Amino acid sequence: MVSNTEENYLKAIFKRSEKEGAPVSTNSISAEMNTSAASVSDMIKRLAEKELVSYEKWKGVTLTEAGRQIATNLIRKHRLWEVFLVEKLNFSWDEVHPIAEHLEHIKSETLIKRLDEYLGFPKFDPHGDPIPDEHGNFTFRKQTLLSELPDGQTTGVIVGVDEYSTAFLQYLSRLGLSLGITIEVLEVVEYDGSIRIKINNENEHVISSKVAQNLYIKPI
Amino acid sequence: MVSNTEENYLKAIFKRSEKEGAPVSTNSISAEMNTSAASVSDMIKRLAEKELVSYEKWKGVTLTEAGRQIATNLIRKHRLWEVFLVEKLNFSWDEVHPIAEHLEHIKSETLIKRLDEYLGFPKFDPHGDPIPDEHGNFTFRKQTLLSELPDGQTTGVIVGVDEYSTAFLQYLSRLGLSLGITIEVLEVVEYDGSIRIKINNENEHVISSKVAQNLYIKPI
DNA sequence: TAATATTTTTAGAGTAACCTAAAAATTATA
DNA sequence: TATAATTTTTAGGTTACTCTAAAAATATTA
Repeated sequence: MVSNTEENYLKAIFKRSEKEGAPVSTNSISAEMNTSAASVSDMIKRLAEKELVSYEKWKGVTLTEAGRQIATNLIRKHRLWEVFLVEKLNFSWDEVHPIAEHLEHIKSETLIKRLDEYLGFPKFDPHGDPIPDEHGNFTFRKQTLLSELPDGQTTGVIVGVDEYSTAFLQYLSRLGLSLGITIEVLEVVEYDGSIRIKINNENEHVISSKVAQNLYIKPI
Repeated sequence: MVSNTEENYLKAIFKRSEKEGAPVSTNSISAEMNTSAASVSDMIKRLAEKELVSYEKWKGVTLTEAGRQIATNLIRKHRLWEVFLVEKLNFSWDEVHPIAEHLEHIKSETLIKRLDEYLGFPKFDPHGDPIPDEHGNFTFRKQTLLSELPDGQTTGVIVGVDEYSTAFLQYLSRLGLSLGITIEVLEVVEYDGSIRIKINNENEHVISSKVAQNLYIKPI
């Protein structure tokens, strides 16, 4: 049996592995989980006992295949529930993350299979993130952070975000920014990295570099 | 904040109060919860601290209004999720109880409001149990246990069950017994209380007194 | 490379939820 | 009503998870 807490740690390790590569440091996990480094050390030992991670003292942590399976399955469930909440219960994309955070821990393989079917086997969640299949395979898609758009490239379509707080997502909505919207970069301000953009060839806006660092676009 | 465990205790106390009347004994709760009497004593103190139950040593436990509110809301959520699982995800009535046991603890008022709306404000769950409203009011319905059918009465329609195990519900299905089915009592065997019945004016069956003690019917 | 800073682990402790065994109170029975 | 049986509570202990503070190891910088 794997507890909800253990599942959350595995998910955190998976996320950090994707971002920073394995092995993942204790501090990185404690940042992701909002717990002390001491708690992480503790938990890592328990996960290593259960062979969900491999771990050498002072050298960080790597998910085993079993650990990765649990993590990706959790992400799968999280994202399927988010689709359900938006598509069926009319939630908006800025409300669903915290609820899915709980729903993802419901343990029933049949439930998630039926839910997937009921939703028509969606491949992306309401934030544009790919939904992994039962084996933990993700659909990948060309995407760049708006803040890292290569020289010469000025136009792209919003395909995802890298932050899920209500505040951030509501702010995007207020600007008229959502999945599928076209952005053209008119100017990058040297001083603070803020960016002047044209939205859907219509309105102009200035967004901060912090916003640009959390917006994924597909260049066109 | 009320933990999942505390919620489960409140639900257990509510159920036993309905059956046996308040105050509920420690042993009764421990039977309902499958925990030791010592654990119950422990928990009761914590619930009393939080003013979710009122409690005098040696004298049993009564839910406060706040405690009752949590318990009935939990039952509301449980039953709404059961409807969802059966109506939308094509589960059968014998599969949904354990899954709903987890789903009922998801804490979001909005979620349950939207779910209720999405399901068309159902008044009964797949086992025939009434779904309380947000204030904890139940729709009541005339019903008798088949084992307690009054003299003279011989015919009724199945409106509910008093056990939710997969084994019991599957057995009922196999006999052709489900909500809405008409039962006519042909004979009650004195010796062991078993009952010979006619189902929908067609097939005859003999069912044990134990089955009859867990079947609610509305006499017609 | 030696001193300093940072990271990670260990030590020790707290809380929620559980347990068994023993003591205390209540209820049933002779 | 005194004794026995049952119920309930208390005492003391375990596990999962959390923490802070201190020690140990690693990484950085002068």
